[in-house]
Amino acid sequence: MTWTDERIEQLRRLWEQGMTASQIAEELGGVSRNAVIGKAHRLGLQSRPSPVRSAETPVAAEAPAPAPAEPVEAPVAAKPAPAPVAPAVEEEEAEPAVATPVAPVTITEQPPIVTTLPPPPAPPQQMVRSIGPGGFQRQGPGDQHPPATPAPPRRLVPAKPSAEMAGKTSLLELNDKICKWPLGHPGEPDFHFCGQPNNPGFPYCLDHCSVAYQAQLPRRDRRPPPPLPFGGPRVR
DNA sequence: CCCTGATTCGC
DNA sequence: GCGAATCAGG
Repeated sequence: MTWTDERIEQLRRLWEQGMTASQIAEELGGVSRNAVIGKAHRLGLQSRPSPVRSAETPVAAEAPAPAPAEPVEAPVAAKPAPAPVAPAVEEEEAEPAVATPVAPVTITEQPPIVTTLPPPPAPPQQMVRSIGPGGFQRQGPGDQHPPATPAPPRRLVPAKPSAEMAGKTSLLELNDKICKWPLGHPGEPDFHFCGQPNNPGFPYCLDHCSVAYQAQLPRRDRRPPPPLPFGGPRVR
């Protein structure tokens, strides 16, 4: 398999989108994960957090070695430098990495009584999102469709019966026999759950199971529309 | 074990 | 230039 312009372009996009090398390799087909990584490096694509590299980050922390080829900085006689480690540590993250996780709002951090909602954690970067083989967008962390884990409610609302909740299935009424598909959004007044009899063995009713679960076809059969964003391969 | 990305090195 | 083999952390 050769690296055509199209494939290189695709590799660039997917890599910068934050897809893993394995995912990209599968997406491109005909190449291994190693091939993808090797190519990405040769292309000079920016590295992403790797488990390996974190071992040694030479950040001017170690100084005991007297560099022979260094003319400057010789004085300071008989005095072990007292921890030159202080600065230069916070640096590291200055570069907006592609896949910085956005801190989720947890209900554990509510020291005093909060009347006003804390400022929403504005997502600092573009949403990390990947594109599946069929060209669909995979579920992103911030997406609002039901399959994503609903954001925890900012505040707890008393489970008192209200006109709005009449006939609705509340969180406290959930059990193993009814559909837990959420309707509406947590924290909103009429947020409730489907409540229909569930599909045995599943947390949802038949209808919502059909939404939540989709048949996984073999990859080869899943690729009917090969995207040709630039008019296809060059013909000359 | 699985996963990840980085690096090396023969081709 | 390419990518399998290897390394090393999670």
